[in-house]
Amino acid sequence: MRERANRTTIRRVAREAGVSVTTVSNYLNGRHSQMSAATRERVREAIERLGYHPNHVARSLATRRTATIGLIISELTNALYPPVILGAEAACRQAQYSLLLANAPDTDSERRAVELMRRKQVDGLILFSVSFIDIANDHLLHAHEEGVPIVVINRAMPEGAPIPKVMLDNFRGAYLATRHLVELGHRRIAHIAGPANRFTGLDRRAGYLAALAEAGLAVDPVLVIEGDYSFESGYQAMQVLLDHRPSAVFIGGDAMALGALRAIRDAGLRVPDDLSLVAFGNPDFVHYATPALTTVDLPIVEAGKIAVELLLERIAAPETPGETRMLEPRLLVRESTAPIA
Amino acid sequence: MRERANRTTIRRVAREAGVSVTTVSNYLNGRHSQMSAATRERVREAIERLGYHPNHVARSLATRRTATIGLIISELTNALYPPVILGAEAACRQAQYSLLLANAPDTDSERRAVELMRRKQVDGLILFSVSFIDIANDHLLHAHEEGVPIVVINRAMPEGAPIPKVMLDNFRGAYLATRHLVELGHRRIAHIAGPANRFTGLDRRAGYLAALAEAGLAVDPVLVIEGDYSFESGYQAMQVLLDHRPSAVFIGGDAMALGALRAIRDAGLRVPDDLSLVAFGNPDFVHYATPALTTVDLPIVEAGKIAVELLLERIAAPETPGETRMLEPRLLVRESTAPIA
DNA sequence: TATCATATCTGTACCGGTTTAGTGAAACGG
DNA sequence: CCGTTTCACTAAACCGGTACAGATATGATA
Repeated sequence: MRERANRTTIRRVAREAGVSVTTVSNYLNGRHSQMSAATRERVREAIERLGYHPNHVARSLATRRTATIGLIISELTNALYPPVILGAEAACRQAQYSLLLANAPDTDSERRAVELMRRKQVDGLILFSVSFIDIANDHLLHAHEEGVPIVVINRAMPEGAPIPKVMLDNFRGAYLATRHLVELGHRRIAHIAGPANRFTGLDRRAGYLAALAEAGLAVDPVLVIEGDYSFESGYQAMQVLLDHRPSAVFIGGDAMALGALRAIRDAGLRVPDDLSLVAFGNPDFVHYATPALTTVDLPIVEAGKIAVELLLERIAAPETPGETRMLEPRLLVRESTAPIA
Repeated sequence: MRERANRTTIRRVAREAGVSVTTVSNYLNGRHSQMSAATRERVREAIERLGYHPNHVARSLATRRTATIGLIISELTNALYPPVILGAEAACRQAQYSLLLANAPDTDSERRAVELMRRKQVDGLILFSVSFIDIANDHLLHAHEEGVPIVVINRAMPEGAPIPKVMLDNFRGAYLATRHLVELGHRRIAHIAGPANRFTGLDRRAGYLAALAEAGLAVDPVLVIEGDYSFESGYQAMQVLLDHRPSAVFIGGDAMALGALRAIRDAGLRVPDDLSLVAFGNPDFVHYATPALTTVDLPIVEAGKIAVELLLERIAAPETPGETRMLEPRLLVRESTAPIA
């Protein structure tokens, strides 16, 4: 392979065009106003002739801006994350920013990821977190203290924390799901809940309870079973529930919903004829089930996009206080829910 | 908010420790050998006292290495990409590299992404591509010419192109799937194929044909229908196929497989009692179907990991010729295949 | 005692951009 | 006609690291 060609720098371009480096720099940064048309043209030609492309690293060192934001995801294996990346990437690209991605399955690696990205001088950080209620936040508050713009998605933070949050309204989603079942005439509505150490689990459970209360329905404790978001836990929970004869079930997670569906089918029952089902989470995941599951669709692409927008605001105006943006879920009515027989 | 503290630089640390910047730099880069224990300790203390962290941007400018690689994905919406990111991210992190991610749905945005990443001085590029047989490669060959280390995953390139490839053995996977059906005693084995403008579609079809030929089975043209990888096309293809009474179907894509499953069920038939089914692609996607589908599992996480490893080799030794690494798929036998009745 | 090698440490020119302060000439105003 | 703006452009100091070419002290050798 050939020796890598001697890099063409801004000074080379300046010499080629017979102007100063400042002039070339001005040209590159669109400060065309203070330049004669003739000079502009000479610089343009020189750049073209040399095939010059400015070095972003050098620029970043001088400007202290990298036009890069860091996205740290605490569970890259969770099905929720791809849409977040999609939304964040699109918003970044539109704003001429790049996306530095890191996976951080535990608190320790999250700390390291934050540290590394700070050294890499990212202009801001987005954290998309697993929903543990007792997640550690000290390193984020510390980085924020030192002036690093941060936005979190789906993360429990202490009341009044100065860091902007993008949250998905789990309570509201669960409420909508349960109300839908109530409106179909169901009265024995069960719930397979997420774990109690996740705010997603707690909020969805609370939404379920609120909808029942609003409808004047008493809560039968045997109709609420806690799972761990896995297919298997949904399967097992549904097996138990079937003994208590609910006519509908609201399931607080998509994998659990597919597990529940399987348990129902293994018991020789049919959806929605014998039992109505509403799932929660990634709508694609349960779309191609048979029957297609009615589900609560969380606007996750949107969450990624909005997180980037909030972050860019922060980068432009660091003093902006920490707001919380709550995103509304939608109920997608498909084939797994029907009026009570 | 407070004024951002004046940055602590390597010169500050040097002054604090009473040594030269070179010495601090040596300390930071592990050249401890040429340093007395006492000096080492003084530098350590100074760094700690000032809370100093080196600026990677400045380092990158000086060394011409960013310890960052670019991952450009041509269809972030495809279900195959998350595992690739997962594998690539893990391999990067282990090698102390960072991952810059870009989505590039079309050739134009791919060109721009390559260009941007080159300006950002990434040490190398990985492209995970959609499988079109006529995809444009000129910009990659051009970048390679200029010394940018590149590795592609799942991309059609001209014979003898100097760019290393990581490929998934679609032919072999399809062969395994079809042979599995043959071994179960099936003789009328249908195929729902991917599009003819995708090498994944062509290779899987070829693998299917090879397995039939090996078993001495004639190919009935009506048993091969081309889909477009969508759920709907799988549904429609299966409706047509049902008229021709196959006893088994190998389906060259996971969404199409779920569509086919749906069509079978809508026709009042059962899997695997009336019809055996083998899918192809993301194993999770069809795992939670009822019944769980037998499928060909492509080692996609592995592909991301190996791509990074190949790339790092290239970065270390740029003259290494362009090899092709073919990854073996696995057949996961689940519930959708049974011996012929 | 002079000479040389070794170990430890330093001064400073880079890397390739941006930006501030300033220059000279032309245009302008009274 | 002369002082002041304005215009178009430039020189050089940064940004914060790395790394090369020495400098100095110490001990070994002749």
